[in-house]
Amino acid sequence: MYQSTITLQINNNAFVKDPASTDLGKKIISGSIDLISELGFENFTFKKLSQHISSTEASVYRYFNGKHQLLAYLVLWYWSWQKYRLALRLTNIEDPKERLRRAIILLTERVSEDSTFSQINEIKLHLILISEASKVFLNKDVDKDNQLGYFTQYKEVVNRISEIILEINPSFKYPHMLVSTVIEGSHHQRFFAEHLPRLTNVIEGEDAVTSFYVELVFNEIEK
Amino acid sequence: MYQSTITLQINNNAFVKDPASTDLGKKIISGSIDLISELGFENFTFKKLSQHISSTEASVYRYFNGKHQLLAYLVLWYWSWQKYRLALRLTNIEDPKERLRRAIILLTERVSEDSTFSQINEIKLHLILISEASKVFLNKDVDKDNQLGYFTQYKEVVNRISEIILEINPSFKYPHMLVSTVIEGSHHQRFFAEHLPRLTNVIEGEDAVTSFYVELVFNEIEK
DNA sequence: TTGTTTATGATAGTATTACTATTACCTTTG
DNA sequence: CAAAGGTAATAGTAATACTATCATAAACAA
Repeated sequence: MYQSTITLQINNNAFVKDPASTDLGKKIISGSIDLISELGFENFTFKKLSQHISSTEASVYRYFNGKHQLLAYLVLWYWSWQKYRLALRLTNIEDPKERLRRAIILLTERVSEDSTFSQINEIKLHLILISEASKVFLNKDVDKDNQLGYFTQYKEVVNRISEIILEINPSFKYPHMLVSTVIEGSHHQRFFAEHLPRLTNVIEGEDAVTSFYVELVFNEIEK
Repeated sequence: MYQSTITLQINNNAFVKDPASTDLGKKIISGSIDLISELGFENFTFKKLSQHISSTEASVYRYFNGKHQLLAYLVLWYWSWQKYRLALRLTNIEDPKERLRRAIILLTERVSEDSTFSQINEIKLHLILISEASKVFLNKDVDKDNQLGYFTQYKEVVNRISEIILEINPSFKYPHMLVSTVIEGSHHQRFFAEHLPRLTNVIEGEDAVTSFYVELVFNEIEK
């Protein structure tokens, strides 16, 4: 089953036919997470995917218009899932500073197993976010895709955290900028730590990425 | 002519045959800057480029193994140019804080015409940097490309600015992380301002991107 | 001057990718 | 049991990303 208890609702423009509604659809999602994280988005094709899940190219095209739309779906799912996790982690936390600290940690930390949505491998999905997510918007169709709602979940996450920032410092001028800088930045830094360490600072026995961004955010808004 | 006064030396692994050495090579560079900024990297092909410059696909392949290598060359050229501009802007400035401020402005501001290298349209090249540069490293060949030296110029820029930061605050733990966050972040913010404004803060009559990052850097290292 | 290298162009061809269309089977549901 | 919907199998197209071969013209060297 795609999920055991909770369903995350994804914008219906991000698919042709809802992959959560059938067995084949679920196999397409889990299979694409495997293959994209293994091969990278450029080397990933619907032909390889259909072979991987013992189906056919034509069948995959019934769910998604192409691999770009599939990636957009995965990213949308990821942000919808993060929104859900964010709500969980902040329940009953009153102090806005503590709420903000927890939010930044959630956004920047490494993802570990989450068994709530059994068909999705969240660890692999997080790797896809790090290396591939920016390709969803960094192209000439971005305005069209934006109108289709591909980025709504991401914007909502940014918005919610911006609101916490404004609670702490109502006169801070750049809350959205700060939050999207932290999100995109932490993805890049994790990638750099793995492949281009001279562009980051890897510190033994410390999650430098998370500590750096927590510190950065508080220095910026509390100055 | 490719340049009127100064030549920027580019790593010879980033091409098959040096495009700066022939007329056709120079047309390939200026033509690809036009076409990539116009079409986006995904829709750019060597066939379209060869038609644009009235040459043939096969001839373009004599200079670059493929469009990925061409993009890597352009990005390398850009960072080599920024290194040169950085050196110019910091000459005779003694105060490390002022050096840092000028460096951050250089990295984050919009690029305007520079007539030094007449064959290169730096404004279009900067647009390519914003939307396409991360695609050079965000793929499965990154380790191979790193060994070929595709990122040396970028690393050097990051390194030079990190050194200024350490002059100001020798105990700061994350100089490289801060600098690469600022560079990648400012590119993203300019893209967001244009296409996804809810992810950033656009402020009337202010270059919000530059002011945000200058403030961010000083708050972080002087806290 | 002749010969030789080098650069480019012209042409052709291959494998892969990104799709589209058609048909037919096999379930589920009514 | 029949209709409807979902899926598989097959085939085909256009574009992409190359590679190879040959001709020609300019450059340069003997």
